[in-house]
Amino acid sequence: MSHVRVRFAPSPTGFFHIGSARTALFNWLYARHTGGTFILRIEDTDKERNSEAFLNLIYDSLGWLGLNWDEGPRVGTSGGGDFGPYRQSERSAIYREQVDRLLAAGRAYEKDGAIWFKLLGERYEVFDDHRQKTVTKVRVPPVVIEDRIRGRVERLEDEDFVIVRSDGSPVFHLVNVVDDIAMRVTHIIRGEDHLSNTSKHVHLYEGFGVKPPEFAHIPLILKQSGPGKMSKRDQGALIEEYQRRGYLPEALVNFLCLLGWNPGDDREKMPIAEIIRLFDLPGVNQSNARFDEKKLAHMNMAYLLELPADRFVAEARAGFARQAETPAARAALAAPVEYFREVMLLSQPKIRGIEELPAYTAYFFTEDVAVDPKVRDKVMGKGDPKARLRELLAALPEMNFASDAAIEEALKALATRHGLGFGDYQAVARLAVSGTNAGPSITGLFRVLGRARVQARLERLLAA
RNA sequence: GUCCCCAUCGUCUAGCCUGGUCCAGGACACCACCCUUUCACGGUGAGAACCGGGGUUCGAAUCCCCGUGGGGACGCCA
Repeated sequence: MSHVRVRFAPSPTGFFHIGSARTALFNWLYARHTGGTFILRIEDTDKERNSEAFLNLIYDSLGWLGLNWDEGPRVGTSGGGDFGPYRQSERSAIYREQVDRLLAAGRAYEKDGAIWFKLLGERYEVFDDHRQKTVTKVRVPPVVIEDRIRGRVERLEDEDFVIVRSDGSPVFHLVNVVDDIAMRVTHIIRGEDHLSNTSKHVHLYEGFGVKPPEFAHIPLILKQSGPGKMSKRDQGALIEEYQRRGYLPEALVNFLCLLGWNPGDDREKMPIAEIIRLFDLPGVNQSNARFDEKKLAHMNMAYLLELPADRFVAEARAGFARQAETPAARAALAAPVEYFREVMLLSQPKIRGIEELPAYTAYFFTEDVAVDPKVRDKVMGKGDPKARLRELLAALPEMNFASDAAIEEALKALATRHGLGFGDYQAVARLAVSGTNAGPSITGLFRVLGRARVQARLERLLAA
């Protein structure tokens, strides 16, 4: 097969959402799988709804997800190319030229100040119930689309349609086809919502005397609950939200791949190189998929667990920085970097997401430890916790804080000396140092907090 | 309303093309138990699906038809 050229063609008219990201991802994967070219084209012909902020969001989100483009607007290390400009707002002259060609060839005409594409065939009038008006139809054979995912699809396109608005601006169908021809796009991979537009596009290709590219219409992502496809307003729909919550882009990408595609076996968590190796159009499903935030969260946790220490600490710090206005985050960021690092690494195997970190680790960075009253009542109401505290305090000066193993040994020795178990000290010590009953191992807690903090907190609880 | 697409556990899906190896496998979620020094992770197990009806066939989750359900499109939006 000749060199594959695919494109992702978003319009900067709204937030960048999960559905767009997956369309971009499938195009990117196909390009990377085939050694082809991934083009980013900005479809900003809707002057009313365009915004520079949304445009930057597209660049940011693609960049964050790691979906670098080979051709397109130049941003960071992505972009460039010989078929630009890649923003449709800068290609007006090209569209005007192509419309003139259609006009000259008799395949377009002017009506009501707009320019219409002319279908070839006998015309007749019919009343359209849905639109409540009489429309002119044309007798044409149905368009046959050999879709790489759907198979053979037939659709009748029997009305002329507008390609240039009366204000002179070109319409989506026109610019889409003109640019795909000009940019030598070989495969159009897009959402199934475009399947019904494809008949218009095929007519346009024929109008230009060009063989249409391959089409591949991917299934849609449905909202988590309730009817309909996912939209920008739905819970969990926005890419920037995951970015802000500290999700790992590789986890989101892995999850997104599995929405409508699978490697053909049971594997789910896969390195991107493996996904690229296995991804192909025939492996894409035909049915729509419902978005599941919980499964995404699980995938994210699995990636978090395996993250190398340096990267985890960096992600954690970024997460705190995003909440820098809260006292807890400010205190953590002000702490010595080595201490911050130790706290984060202690928490890494325990948390489900970066966003949990500030609350999960708050007591490491303040002496004003919040105490969970229910936990306090439960722990303090069982056995003789104050006696245990006194015994801990007595043993503390001699305790070796060098390692978790040393601390564990010391605590076990203490318990044995008093004819008790590890657990008899664990609960009350944890309450004293953290104010709660959940968290990293008590030995890790002692080691990272250090003798002085532990002593102060044990004493405080004893005095309470 | 018209046209187009789709249909396996609650959800994502394997199996379907090339019918028997499927009283349907995995994952998320839920529940139970185990592990354990709390909380997680992990482990084991349970419950949970071939939308309905016709056909074809010795045999259908797999092929065909009709229903039904879901989704999409029907703009001088993209």
